[in-house]
Amino acid sequence: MPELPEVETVRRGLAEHVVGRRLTAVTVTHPRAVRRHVGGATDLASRLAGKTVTAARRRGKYLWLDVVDADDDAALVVHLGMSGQMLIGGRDTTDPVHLRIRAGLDDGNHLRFVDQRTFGGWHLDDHVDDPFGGVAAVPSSIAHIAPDPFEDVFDRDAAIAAVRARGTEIKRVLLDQTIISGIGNIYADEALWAARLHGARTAARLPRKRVAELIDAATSVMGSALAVGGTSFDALYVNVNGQSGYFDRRLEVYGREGEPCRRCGSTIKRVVFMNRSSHFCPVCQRKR
DNA sequence: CTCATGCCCTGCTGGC
DNA sequence: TGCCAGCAGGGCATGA
Repeated sequence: MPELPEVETVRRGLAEHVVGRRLTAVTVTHPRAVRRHVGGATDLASRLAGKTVTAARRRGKYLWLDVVDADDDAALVVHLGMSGQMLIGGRDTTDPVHLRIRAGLDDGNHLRFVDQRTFGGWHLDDHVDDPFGGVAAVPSSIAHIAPDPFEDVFDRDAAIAAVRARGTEIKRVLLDQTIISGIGNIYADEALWAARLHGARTAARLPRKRVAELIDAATSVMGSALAVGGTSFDALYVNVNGQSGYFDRRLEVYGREGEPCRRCGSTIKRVVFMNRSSHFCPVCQRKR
């Protein structure tokens, strides 16, 4: 559920409420939330305690906080997975049912990682130079993730070429975070509709112009979603204050099976692809 | 190397 | 009423 616009909404909240703060005690309440941290829960908690957050950064769907102290400079990598939330709240507020990690802040608040489906998590990592040429260093574990369309280092021509180098279906390529990052199932369907492309078209056989239109459509739809705080279907995706976004009201195909296409009136179809749903207009988006 | 598939996980919904 | 299948799906391991 959280794709680039939702993750960026959370990042902005962290930039406002967490950057500049020092972390106090850290408690891990579910081991699965730290499964990607090599040293385990105890090591994560002890290394984080006392560190100051100096930046909140993002690439695609990955977030990270630069965390430093006198003798350690690390990245706290956060992935929201399907249902992860980063919530800021007072120390007196009660812990939600699906609390996985809680970090104290030196302003008296708590930063809570809440995640019903436990696909998300936190891990500490070293920085490496950005292999894609960005000014800021990136956590080594996400060095394989390609820049997203909102980054300065995003190279539109290179992205078009990378997409067209793939011999598989275009939707699969859109979801591949090593080609263009940030796009998930919802915005992939929305971008394909906007560009009038069927997701099963072979990427390598698409004209350069069509791929350019598709990438621009993905960028545009994610930008519009970001402007209204992202997409929410239920209470699972929220910003750091627990509030939902409003983009679900503007979705053209995702979740609209059986409803009319707003462009041509045909009935929106849903098919299963890659073990997830694909929504499309069978008239506007033809396979051939 | 590329490409395709299945699994991880919890809570809700709908059918019988 | 109760039970179970299906669904939500990002990322990664694994196999072809």
